[in-house]
Amino acid sequence: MAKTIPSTTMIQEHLKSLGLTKYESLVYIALLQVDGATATEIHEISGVPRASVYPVLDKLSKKQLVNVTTTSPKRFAATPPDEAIDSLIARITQDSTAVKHELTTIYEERTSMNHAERQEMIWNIHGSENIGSRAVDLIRSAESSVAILSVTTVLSLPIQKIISSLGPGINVEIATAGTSARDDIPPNAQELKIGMVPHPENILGEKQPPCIIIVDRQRVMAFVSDDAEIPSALYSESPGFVNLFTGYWGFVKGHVSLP
Amino acid sequence: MAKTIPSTTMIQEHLKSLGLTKYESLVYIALLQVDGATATEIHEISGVPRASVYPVLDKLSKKQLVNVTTTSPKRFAATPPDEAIDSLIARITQDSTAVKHELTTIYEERTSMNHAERQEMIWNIHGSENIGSRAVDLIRSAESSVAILSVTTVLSLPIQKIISSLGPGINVEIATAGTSARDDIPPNAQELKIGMVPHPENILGEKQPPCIIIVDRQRVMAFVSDDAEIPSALYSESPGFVNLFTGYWGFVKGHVSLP
DNA sequence: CCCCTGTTGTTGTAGTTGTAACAACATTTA
DNA sequence: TAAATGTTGTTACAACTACAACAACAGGGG
Repeated sequence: MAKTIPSTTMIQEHLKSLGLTKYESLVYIALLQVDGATATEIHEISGVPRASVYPVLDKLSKKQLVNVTTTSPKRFAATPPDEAIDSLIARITQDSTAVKHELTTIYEERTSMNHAERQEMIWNIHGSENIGSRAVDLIRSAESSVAILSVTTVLSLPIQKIISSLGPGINVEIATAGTSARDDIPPNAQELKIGMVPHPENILGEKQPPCIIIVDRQRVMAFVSDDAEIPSALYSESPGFVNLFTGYWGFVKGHVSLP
Repeated sequence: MAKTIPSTTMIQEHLKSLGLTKYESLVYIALLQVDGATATEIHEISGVPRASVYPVLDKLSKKQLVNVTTTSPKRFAATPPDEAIDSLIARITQDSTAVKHELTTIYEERTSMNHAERQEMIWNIHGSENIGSRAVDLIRSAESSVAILSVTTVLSLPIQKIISSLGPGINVEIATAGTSARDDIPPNAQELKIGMVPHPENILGEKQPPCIIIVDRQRVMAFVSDDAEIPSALYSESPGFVNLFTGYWGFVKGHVSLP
């Protein structure tokens, strides 16, 4: 019965991540369409079994998503979506800041002591989303220098943004193919146009044009694009691993075509 | 085994509202304490069955809460709590703004047509949290006047704040007992000190000192403190209901003790 | 009386939780 | 070298919980 202009199932998915169950979503959506209804009316509109409507309305009422009358039979109305969702998010962010403090307590307690094991490891990151956010975090942590080898890969918008926001004391270099005009190089970065690409696929054994980020000559992130369908990247603070890429970077700089 | 400085179960509750299961919470908390561990080590620290550790780590990895090495055996490390939780919230708020648009589409579609039924209803609101947030919303919606009868009840901080932020064209009056100094009256509100309280408990049949909010002489919210342990309030746009309270308000103003 | 409201209890189902077993590999021991 | 031992990663499956769906029933008003 329910009209599905913006796909009801899609909305349910999103509301689930805000802590609502399928029925809670259906009932709330139904109430948005009718401006006050009794339990049976809600049942008819939403398709939710009538008996299940009552406990669901209870929970929605506690979450401040619906209002109730004292009349008999009771009538229910949805609170406006803006207000309702803000209320949900408020509770979530409230919990999140609380738990953030609790977790950082545990975390800080350890990081104050250990500081040696981790840096010899090579970590890998799956999924383009994760790779993107980790890259941004990595660049943000820069204290002296950022070197990016981005021959043909175009820098994503968040990365351009975080580079632009770096302090003037940080030296940013970006190596590109230099054959075509690029508009993804932030103004505070120095573009190194490499006339001839030194066939990085032979070095890494990869087909895809690689992208490497070296920060402070101490931390490296390299995209390896895992052959499989899911993209993948490596990250390490291991001196040996870092040296490999700083060396490669020096080699690349030797091929800069001066203007 | 796990150290519980800020109560592990409490953290689990909070992480659950961010979309993590019990196991996911336990594994993540365990990883925060050790700076890189193998699956079996994680099993030992967290208490989660070893076989269950692997799928859980998969999910955590997809949510960008842990990093993985390519070594054998695989090693896992937690991403710092700050970063991790921000990442979780980012996804939630992203979903929320999306769903907000979808829902307001449905909502606006109706509110443009119907505009009559709802205002005869008397709604009630349960729980002090809900009452507070609804009161703030109500006051924010004021276009010409706000009248608050708050004889002994002290205005909450959010309410003071929203009153202060009202435009100068809106007339704000607050009736108080006037016997003791009150520091909860915002500067843009006019305080009406009522020398003698006209025994509102007789009118409403309540023991508790009542608090009434009248906005634009069209919308009323009244606290009725439901006898039961859970506080309760009424809200209505019904003319009859509103008249009752505007009349009462006029009666109260007759008792203002002029300075 | 019948119809509707609101409540209770039962059953089915999906996802989480927990146990057990297995192949692959490395290390140790005889 | 061959057997014994231990670890890793995977799979299968039982137990449990929360949600979903339905049937039944007491009260209430026409």
